[in-house]
Order: sequence, then C-alpha cells, then structure tokens
Amino acid sequence: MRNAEIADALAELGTLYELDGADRFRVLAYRDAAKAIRQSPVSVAELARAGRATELPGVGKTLQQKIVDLVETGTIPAAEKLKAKFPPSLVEITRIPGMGAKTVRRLWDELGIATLDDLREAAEQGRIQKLRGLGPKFERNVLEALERMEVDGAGERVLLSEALPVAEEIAAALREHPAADQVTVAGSVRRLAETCKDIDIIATASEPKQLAEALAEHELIAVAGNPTDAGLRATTHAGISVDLRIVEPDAYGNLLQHFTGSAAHNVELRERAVRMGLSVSEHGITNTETGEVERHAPEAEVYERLGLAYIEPELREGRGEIKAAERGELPELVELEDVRGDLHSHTTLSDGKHTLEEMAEAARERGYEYFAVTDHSATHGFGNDVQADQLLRRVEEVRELNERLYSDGSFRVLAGSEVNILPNGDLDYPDEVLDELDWVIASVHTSFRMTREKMTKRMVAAVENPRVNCLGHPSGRLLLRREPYDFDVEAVAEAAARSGTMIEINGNPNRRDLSEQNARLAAEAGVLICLNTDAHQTGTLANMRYAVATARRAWLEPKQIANTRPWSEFQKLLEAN
DNA sequence: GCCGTTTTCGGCCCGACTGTTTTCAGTCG
Repeated sequence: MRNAEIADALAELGTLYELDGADRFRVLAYRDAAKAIRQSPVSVAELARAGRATELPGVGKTLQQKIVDLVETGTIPAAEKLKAKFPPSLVEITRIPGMGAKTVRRLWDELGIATLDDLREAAEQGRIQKLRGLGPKFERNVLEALERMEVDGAGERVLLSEALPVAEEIAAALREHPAADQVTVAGSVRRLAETCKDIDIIATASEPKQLAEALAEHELIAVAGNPTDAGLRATTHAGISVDLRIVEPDAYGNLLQHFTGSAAHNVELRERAVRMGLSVSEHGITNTETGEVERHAPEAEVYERLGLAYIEPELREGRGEIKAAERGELPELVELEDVRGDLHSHTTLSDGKHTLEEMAEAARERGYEYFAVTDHSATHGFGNDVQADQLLRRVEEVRELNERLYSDGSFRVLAGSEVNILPNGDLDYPDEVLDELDWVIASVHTSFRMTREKMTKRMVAAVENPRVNCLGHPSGRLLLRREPYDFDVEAVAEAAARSGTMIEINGNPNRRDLSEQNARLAAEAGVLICLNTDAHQTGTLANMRYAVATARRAWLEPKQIANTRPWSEFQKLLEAN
C-alpha cells in the first residue's frame, strides 16, 4: 500500500473523529501524521510492518498499530465503526471551503444532510438559514462554493513554473509604482515549492491604497476585491489567486517571515518562542512577561532574536531546520551559479526542437563548461527512436563540433544518450555502441506498472551496469498528473552509491525528479546527485533553476552535486566510473 | 493522539475574517 493511500485513510479518520466531536488536538494529530506519511520517501507500509513507523514525526504507538491494521486488512476498525455511525459522504462535504466538521455535523443531525446533493437542495429551499447561527449569507456562500467546485478546479494547486513567472512579473510591476517601497514575493513561491496554491506578495508603501489599486489594474488580474491600505485579494486570468499585504516598514521582517511559512515551520518556530517566554506573530515578537513588543524590519532579525541562524526559505518546511539552525548546522546550499554543466538534453535527432549546434551554443552562452546531448534510444518509439548507426554518426558529429567551435578547451559537448531501461533491466543498445559514448543516462520510459519488487530489480540492474553514468528521472512522476511508479528508493540509492552511479534531479518543472525528499535520502546514502534540465529546446535550458530549487529543498551542498565540479574534476569522475 | 533542558501528564502557535451574534464560534492560512 502506498504512502498516499495510508495518508488519505488517516486524514479521513481524523475528519470522522472530528465529526464525532473528538478533541481538536487529537484530530490535528491525525492530520499531522498524514502529512508526515505523505512526505516520507520510504514505504510507510514496510516501516509499520517492521514496527518502525514511530520513527516518523507525529506517529506514535496508536497510529503505528492503525497503519498495520490498514496495511494488513485494508481497513482500520475505528474507521469502520465511525462509518457505521455517519455516512462517509459527510467527509466530502467538509472539503467545501467554509464548511468545517462542526457545521457538517449540525446539518446532518438537524436536517439529515448526507451528500453534496442533499446540501444543494437544502440550501436552494432555504432550509439552512432557518438554523440558529446560520443565516442567509452563509446559505448563499454554500451555493456559490458548490458552483465553484463544479465549474472549474478553483483553488487547485498549480506548478511552481506557472506561479513563479506571474509572481515575479506582478512584483516587478508593483516595485515600479511610485507609491511602492519594498515588494517581496512570499509564501510557497518564495520557498520554491513543487506546487503552489496561491501567490503571496508583501509590501510597504507611502500610499498603500494606491499600490493595492495598481495591482487591481494589472493586466494579468481578472477579478479583484476591494483595494484598501491593508492590501488586496485578486485572481489572475489563469485562475491563480494573488494576495497582496501592505504593512508598516518597521514590522516588514515579521510579516515576511510569517507569510513565507510554511505552516509547519511557523508552528515549530512559535513553540520554540513560547519556551523562551516569547510570542511570535506577523506583528512582532512579544515578551510574555512584560508585554513589550519588538518589531523587526529585516527578516533575519526575527531568527536572530530567537537564537537561530538565518534559515533559507527553501528549508522552511518543518523538516529539522530549526534544530539545525539552533546548532549552527544548516547546510551551505547549492546555488544556480555553482552549476558548471547540464547533462541531459534532446535535439532534433529524437524529439527536441533545436539542432545539436543550437543546443550546444545555448548551453555555452549560459556559461557552462560542459554539456551533454542525450537523445532517446532505439526502442523509444513515437517515431523518435535513434538506431545504433544513427547514434554512432551523432558521436562523430559531436567530435567534429568540438573541434570546429570549441578547440580552445573552455567548453565541450559530451556525446551521450538517454537509454531506455527495458523491463528486465537491460539497456536497448549493445555494449559496443555504448562504449563509444562519453555519457550514458538510463531511464524508464515503458512498463510503469510493474510490481515494486520487479521495478526495484529493474532499476538496480541499470544502476549497477558499469556503462551507466546516471539514472534519469527516477520515479517517473508528473506533478499533479501522474503518480511515481512503485520502487524501493533506498535500495536503488544504496546500489547507486555502491557502484558510483549518479542520480539526477530532473529540472523539468513537471517532474522535479528526484523529489526533494528522495534527493535528500539519496545524498545521505552517499549518491552523487546530478542537476539536469532534460531540455527539448534552447529555452528550457533555463529550467536548471527548478533543479537547483529541488536540490536546495533537499538540503544539498555543492560538494554533493556532481556538475558543480569544474570540467577537470568532472572528467575524473567519468574516468573513475 | 503525540511528546518531553519546565512535564510520562498536561500541555499542544497566532491572528484575521466571517457571519452571526450582543460577546463569539467556526474556519482558515
């Protein structure tokens, strides 16, 4: 059973308990545990079977047992009991914005509302507003929320690559406005998360309301609320909501810290503050004894006041960064400027849009020292396959190009291939063809639905193949679209560490694969990570920023990443393998 | 239900907003 399924079951059980009127902290415990399970890089089902699920933060003995029950029988007894008491469709209703478990329970008790259809009917008939504490406005909001849920996926998450350019464009426009002072993108966009629910922008301004009005009039904004001195809430034409908050300059750091999050990070930070006799909020830090409030214009002062080293936004996920900051043991994170080469790209030979020379020149212009072209291999299909004789001609073309354009030695192109890993773990070129290449990436492109055991064996075989330099997009996931295939990340990482095979973080913003959790696990296992774009045209070589973002969120330092090395050292890595 | 340089029991972040209320509960981020 997958981590996501276990997490879903526990989150549902938490909501069932909430409907049953359980203590809110108990409910919170189920939600926190579900989140930790969802984020775990290793199989929680296996952990629980081994009695080790309690190693996860927020999972104790009770939940350990419930996970075992779930994995072995497919259900949790407590959940079955509660589902006999309430229709499980009540859990659906709690997903409507503004409808919590308390309200849903009342509607069930007093009006017998069990489904979304029941709810719509009751609202349309005006039966909800007759209940004490729920008026006509609430009823109207329910109907509007139901409509929004049907019309489009309003409020759904979008890829960072959709949110980030919009956030940057809006922030830049606001900065230009004469009323603006400071403008910073906060929230999950600033943390460079994989996906974002909305865009948060923090600002100070001489004329706050004018700045809010400027946002309302921005060409990307489709719908805007009421501009005030406090800011504005708006929605772009693409359906992304944008929240602008304007504050006094002296508390700018407090507000930025608060709205950068994450929620988990802030909770941990504030719990620590409470132990120090302090109370942290977006308005400042209050001394609980004296009631005195300190405000901080620079964000770093917030961390300093709490006795912590400055924590980079990408690390603020409640994954141990506060303890590390306390001990001065935060990593020196890799930066985009550290990257000296890109080792996964496609050209017109397979499914790319630009030629070998166009791609090479674009890579050189980005300041790289080395660049690998890795078109798809013989069994790729879609009419994009490259047969062995074509590949060997490509090797000649690369040699000729290096000689013609890059003979001064400051830049070189590696002749490579992205070779398919066949279901049995073999590669789809003969060894003597692979021996002609400078660089081999091995990736899974077919037969995703193998058992965990078979898929693990398949990938371990590829990683242990002495002709393979690097494993490509290891999980096969597509963010918001396709789940990763099932394999044992730990086993593959151990095999890669043993055999000196690199594993890539694919910077395609749909992939970000290795994920940040898996990249951290692999690097800790001793795997050398490679940051690649998988660019299919010159423009997407810029996706290196997303590979770096994932690496930073995985706590990676330059030394853990192969292609931060200058060519002379990278070359030695290739020779050693 | 979890967890421990204040605790194995008694705590568990903080504030804004909304819609309904005469002081607040519920929901959200």
